[in-house]
Amino acid sequence: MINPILSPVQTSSRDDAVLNALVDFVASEGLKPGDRLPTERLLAEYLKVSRTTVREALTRWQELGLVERRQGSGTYLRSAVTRNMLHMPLTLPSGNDFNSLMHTLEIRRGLEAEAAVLCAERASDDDIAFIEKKLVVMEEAFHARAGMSSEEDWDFHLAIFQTSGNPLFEQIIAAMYEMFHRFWEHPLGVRDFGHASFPYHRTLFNCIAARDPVGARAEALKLIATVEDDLRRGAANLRKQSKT
Amino acid sequence: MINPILSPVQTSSRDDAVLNALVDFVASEGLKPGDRLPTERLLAEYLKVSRTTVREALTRWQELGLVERRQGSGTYLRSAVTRNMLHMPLTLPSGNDFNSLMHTLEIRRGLEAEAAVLCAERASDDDIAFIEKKLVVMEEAFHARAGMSSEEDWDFHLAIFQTSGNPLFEQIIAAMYEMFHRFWEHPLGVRDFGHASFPYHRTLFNCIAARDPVGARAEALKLIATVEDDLRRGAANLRKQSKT
DNA sequence: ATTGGCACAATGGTCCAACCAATTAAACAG
DNA sequence: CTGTTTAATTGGTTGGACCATTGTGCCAAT
Repeated sequence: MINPILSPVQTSSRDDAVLNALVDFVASEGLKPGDRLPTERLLAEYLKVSRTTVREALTRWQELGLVERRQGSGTYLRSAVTRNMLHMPLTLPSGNDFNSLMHTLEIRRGLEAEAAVLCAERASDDDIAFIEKKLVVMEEAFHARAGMSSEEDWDFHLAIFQTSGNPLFEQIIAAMYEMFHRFWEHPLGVRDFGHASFPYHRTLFNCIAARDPVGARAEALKLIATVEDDLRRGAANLRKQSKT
Repeated sequence: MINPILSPVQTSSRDDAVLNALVDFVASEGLKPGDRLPTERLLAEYLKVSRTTVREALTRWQELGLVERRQGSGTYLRSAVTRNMLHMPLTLPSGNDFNSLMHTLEIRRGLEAEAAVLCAERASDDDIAFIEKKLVVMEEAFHARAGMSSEEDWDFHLAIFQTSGNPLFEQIIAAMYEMFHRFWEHPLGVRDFGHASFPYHRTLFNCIAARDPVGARAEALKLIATVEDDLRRGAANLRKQSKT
């Protein structure tokens, strides 16, 4: 490891320069997600680089999900961009098998417990009221549909992450959550998936409301444990089916 | 959400075809991380696409960290690649202020504890021997230089993450680690930064060697706590300096 | 025989100019 | 006003050329 002061990162490649310029442009124009970026040809002309270089830079942003390209239409911003962003490309080999899904839950186990602790430590009265509102919505949806609903469930957890005061929780867990649910909306024929986790949402909230970090961690762990259990049952179902 | 079995991935763009072919090639040749891939010109000729398309595909893999390109030398594999890899690129606004650094430690607190638990549960005798070797190297470096050394320290933790059996731990924590050390090689004049964490490396190892998940979690948490403490002292130093 | 420097080939990086394919919007016929 | 056709726009692809860096092997000086 080298002291960064002694080795100021040389900008080097042209791509980075293009992307930095693009960040500045987005900032100066106040562009938001959904807005259209200048065409590749315009950028090439304006930045005095070839269109190839512009395309290579945009390809990188596209791969990071920062930008979306539609042939014949244009290039559109998909998320906020800033200078000095830290990119963390997570790659899971064969993301749709049992082990990979369990891996995402192991990450969630560690992070959700920690987020619950911080939330319980830092929540203001307003925060708690907000979380409870999300909880009630989730519980109503549960009773209305006689089952867990991803949407409202996620909103509840989201409220906890945001109250933790650390934006990293939301982003990382959201990635895990998406990985998980990309293949498992009704995982492997387990109809009541998530059912078992229901009661722990309120017990978790109670601990947070009581500013009980230790209890909050315990309840969060129980909640994840039920999901892991559902996943195992799903895997067992799958094995049974494949035997038939 | 759609069941992937019902929506077989549409062949879509040429890039994906190139990357799929490349995965097969890597598999058939048995290439491992560090090995060199065919040159762009060869790939273009063999796959019957233009070199531009090959470059675009490789640019995407490079952005995901799967591959490294060295001008004048070649393109080298950096990690195992498989078909159906699941990519989840996160981009975080890179903060170098006190709060952002503390946020990375909060993530590490949750994940390192969890990784330690899984490591203690799953480590084979060979794994433990390997981890101990890394520990000894770190301890020797510590005594030789009279201080923590990032390199050997990281290797020790890395061995634990790898033994956990979940590749996500390494990837996520590595990102946190990089974010942290990008600005804090000798953080804010705290000369003995990391000193306090030293003894907990061995106590953590002892718990792992004894297959004691609960103890491993506790020691991992103590270790991170010392780093957090160092960070707070650094921030205090900074405030003192700015007053002068 | 070893070493140092030099020329040359190989490789990724950039550029250009054209054309293809999808989209969008304008022009047009009904 | 409506539906279709047409043209312009935009990202996607191609081929070829040249630049910048790296690695290698040759050769001369020591």
